[in-house]
Amino acid sequence: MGVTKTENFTKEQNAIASIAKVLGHPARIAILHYIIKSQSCVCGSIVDEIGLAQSTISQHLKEMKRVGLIQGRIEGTSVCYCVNLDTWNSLKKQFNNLFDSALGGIECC
Amino acid sequence: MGVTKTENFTKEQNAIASIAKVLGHPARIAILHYIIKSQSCVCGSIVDEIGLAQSTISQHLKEMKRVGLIQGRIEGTSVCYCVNLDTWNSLKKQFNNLFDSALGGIECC
DNA sequence: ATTATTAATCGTAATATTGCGATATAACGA
DNA sequence: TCGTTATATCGCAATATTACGATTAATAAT
Repeated sequence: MGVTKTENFTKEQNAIASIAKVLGHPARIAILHYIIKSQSCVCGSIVDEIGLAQSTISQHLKEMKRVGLIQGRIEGTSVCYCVNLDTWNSLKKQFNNLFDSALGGIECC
Repeated sequence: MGVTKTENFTKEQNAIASIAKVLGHPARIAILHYIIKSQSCVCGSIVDEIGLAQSTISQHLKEMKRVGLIQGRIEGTSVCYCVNLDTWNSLKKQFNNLFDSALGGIECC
């Protein structure tokens, strides 16, 4: 009834799904694009860049921090966000494992 | 409120997010794993493999068909599902673009 | 000290998702 | 034809997500 049955699936399946879920919102993709593009840490302008309320952006950032996609560091009154390269690389590996597992498969339909 | 503001984002951002969203549920990852593992098209046993009701599995399959991750073909009374390699490859490319865009970036936090 | 700036958190409303049972549909076999 | 099997769809309840405004917290500037 509306609750995902986590216990039915493997740890790996839950892990990749939980990261994919976080990537599954255009605002978060846009935030990532922006953070990556503006390589410096001047990231207080995300709210201006993306047309959403400050509290909404803050929530999205929190989610992405929670799964380790990004990290933040306080700098005076503002906070600098950037991609967490460790998570990022392991993520890339995980997704490619998934993608490559299908190749060589028969497309039978 | 509670409505994703699709119009704030680029077509590309919405596209990758919408696929990631579909991947963002462990049941769907498990279904994909199973379809890939059992390369043949004998895919009617997904319900047995994964501990969810038949109607629930059917919905998940529908979602994955909607975004083109898989395709199904009727075979007598049963339906054969398999990965859509075209979508699959373009997906791999899209994700790798995202992942690679961050590499070479400064981890400044 | 007071005020401004920045970001996080809280409370809440609107909407979406997940999952199930029941029912419908469709093809096969006896 | 009638029953069986396999899948899809409908309707609903429980829960999760998204977004916002208001408030709080913390630092910086005056």
